[in-house]
Amino acid sequence: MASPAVPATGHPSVCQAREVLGRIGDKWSLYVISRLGEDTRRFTDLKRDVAGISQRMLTVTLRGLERDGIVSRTVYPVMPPRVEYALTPMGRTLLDTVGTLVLWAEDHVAEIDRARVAYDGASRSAP
Amino acid sequence: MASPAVPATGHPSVCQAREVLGRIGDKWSLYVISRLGEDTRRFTDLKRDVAGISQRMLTVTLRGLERDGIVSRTVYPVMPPRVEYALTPMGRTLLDTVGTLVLWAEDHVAEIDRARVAYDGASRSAP
DNA sequence: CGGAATCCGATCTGATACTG
DNA sequence: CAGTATCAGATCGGATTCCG
Repeated sequence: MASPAVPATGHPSVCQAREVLGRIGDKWSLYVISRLGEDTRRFTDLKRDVAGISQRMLTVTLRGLERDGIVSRTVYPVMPPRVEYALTPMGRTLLDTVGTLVLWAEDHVAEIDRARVAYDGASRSAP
Repeated sequence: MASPAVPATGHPSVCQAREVLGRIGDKWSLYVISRLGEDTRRFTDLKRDVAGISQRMLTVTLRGLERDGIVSRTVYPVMPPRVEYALTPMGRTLLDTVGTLVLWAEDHVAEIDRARVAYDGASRSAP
């Protein structure tokens, strides 16, 4: 399989803190968690709210978060399909921290931008 | 160039919150920031403290954090070389949140592990 | 609507070797 | 000690197509 929705780690039941950080630290996971908040959202809602995410990455991200027990997925067997996502109790314990991190990123875009320009400028003139 | 230490984004001065989240959400960045804490650390100290990081990834991670103004790098022109890393004032504003996230990951490894086993078991028996 | 499957170029990363 | 350079294998992620 080339791109499984939820890539097997190969060895069940031996995950490390590093793997967990890889999941929740992922930029899309951070956005999805922060956008879910306390509410229940549908796939298309999330796709609209998380600016720039592709359908594929939203699917992959949600599957990963679901597998890790951070997000719950509820399917209503109707046509057209209706699927609702929400944070699990464990996921809700992440909300404050993740929200803070996302806000920090948004608040520091300009400052980081200046730092990058300064760094790139210095390294171009240094040699 | 195949693997530049700090890959140019191509367009200076137009970074997005998503890029910033990509940097600070990176699992190695999270670890490095949390291990730096309030102290000044040397390259080898960090390599020892951040379990499992390769020399290359530590270099790449530190360069990225430096470029973004989150980490400062001080070189002492002696032999053997002595280089010290520390959080900048901006980086220090991240410390609490990042520390919380890393702790969360460490605290929830077991619970996430159980969730993965349950998820994988259910999807194997479902079809 | 909410996906799954596939293709495929871009990116990442570890291993290895070399250096001031 | 603290890197840089290079390469090959692994992974990521967008675009596209198809489906119930």
